[in-house]
Amino acid sequence: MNEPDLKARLITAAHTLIRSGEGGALSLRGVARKAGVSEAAPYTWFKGKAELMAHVAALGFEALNVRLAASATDQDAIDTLCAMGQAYLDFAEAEPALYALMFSDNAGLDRTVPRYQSASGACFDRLSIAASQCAGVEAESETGQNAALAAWSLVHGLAQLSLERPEGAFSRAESAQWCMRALAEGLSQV
Amino acid sequence: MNEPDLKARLITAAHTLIRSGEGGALSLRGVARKAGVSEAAPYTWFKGKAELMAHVAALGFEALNVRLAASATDQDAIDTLCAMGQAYLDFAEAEPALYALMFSDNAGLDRTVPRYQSASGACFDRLSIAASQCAGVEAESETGQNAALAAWSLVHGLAQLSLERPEGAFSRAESAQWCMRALAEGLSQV
DNA sequence: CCACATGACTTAACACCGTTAAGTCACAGC
DNA sequence: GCTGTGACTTAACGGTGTTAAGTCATGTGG
Repeated sequence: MNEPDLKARLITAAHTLIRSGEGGALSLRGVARKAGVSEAAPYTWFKGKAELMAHVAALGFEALNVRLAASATDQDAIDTLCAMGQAYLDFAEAEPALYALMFSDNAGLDRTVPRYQSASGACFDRLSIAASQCAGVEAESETGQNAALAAWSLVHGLAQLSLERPEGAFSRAESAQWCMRALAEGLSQV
Repeated sequence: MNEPDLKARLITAAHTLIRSGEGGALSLRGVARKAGVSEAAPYTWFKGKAELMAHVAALGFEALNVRLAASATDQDAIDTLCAMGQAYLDFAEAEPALYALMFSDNAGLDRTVPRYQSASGACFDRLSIAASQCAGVEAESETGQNAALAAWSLVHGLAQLSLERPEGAFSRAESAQWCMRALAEGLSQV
């Protein structure tokens, strides 16, 4: 069973497993079973579970990046930032388990994997640009970095809270839009 | 070993274990060992691990509530909200493992435990009041709820990001203050 | 052409984990 | 005094991540 590249096959197996949801955290053994190899086979290609997870998380960031890119139209800067935030929240709602993995607490994810770093960095840069334009500064400036941090934090916090309270303690779409607009207006008046 | 109340002893054992950090997630068996009872003893007092964890998380929210209360001085509404956010971030930095448990993804925490609900609700209410005063509205109004959501999300996102990137990709204190001020100004001009 | 080394993968095991069933045992109530 | 209840222990089940040892094909040097 030395087909095309077990490493890639394991990553996609883990990806499809986590996207199919079904609750519980995915296990390395389960991924190996799904890929049709023995339990120890993944250790040929990954240092451990954390490294595989980082690759899956990178896949998630790459998908998120696509959504963010698609949401950026040539509107007003504030509208653009709001649309981007909405795309972010849509992604978190569409793939809750994958999103949770992408931002899972320090254990369980090897953040030193290059693919993870570049994929997550690309997403942050995209938000950074939109937030900086709201504040009317360069993305590289200190104000731009702070604006990016604020936008990222707000949208990440909204996603986290909406996932934790799934029954919708707040009506997600409108409230989230309201929050992002409030921040965007605040940024545009610094 | 039927000392004073094994239930309370298990909760405090788990609390001290998680506060002592040492990385890995705490195990029910470890808590039982720390409390000096057998591995199955906790099941006399809790439905399972998730219920114990909810009690520990409640302990965390109660501590957070104390910090938030201490930070609320009779300053300007914007300054008050910023001070509260800072207190929130200080807590997350002081007890990262406990904070991570309090907001751990849906698995592993039984959020229906009354003590958890009341403790976390008290914290949210406190932030809600401060945020509403920034926006100049009643806390019960829809705008007040949205303002509270925005403030909570921003500060929660900041905490999450600062825990994920411990080496400090951003200088926490000043950047966080900048972000909260931007939002507070935005809220005060809705 | 064949011995051999390498590396991918399997098998088996270790030490954990959460949870449950069965058993023990002190103590309250009749 | 007997009985029953409830707190706790012991032992087990199935699961996990990880590692050591073994197998086996493949490609390479002699």
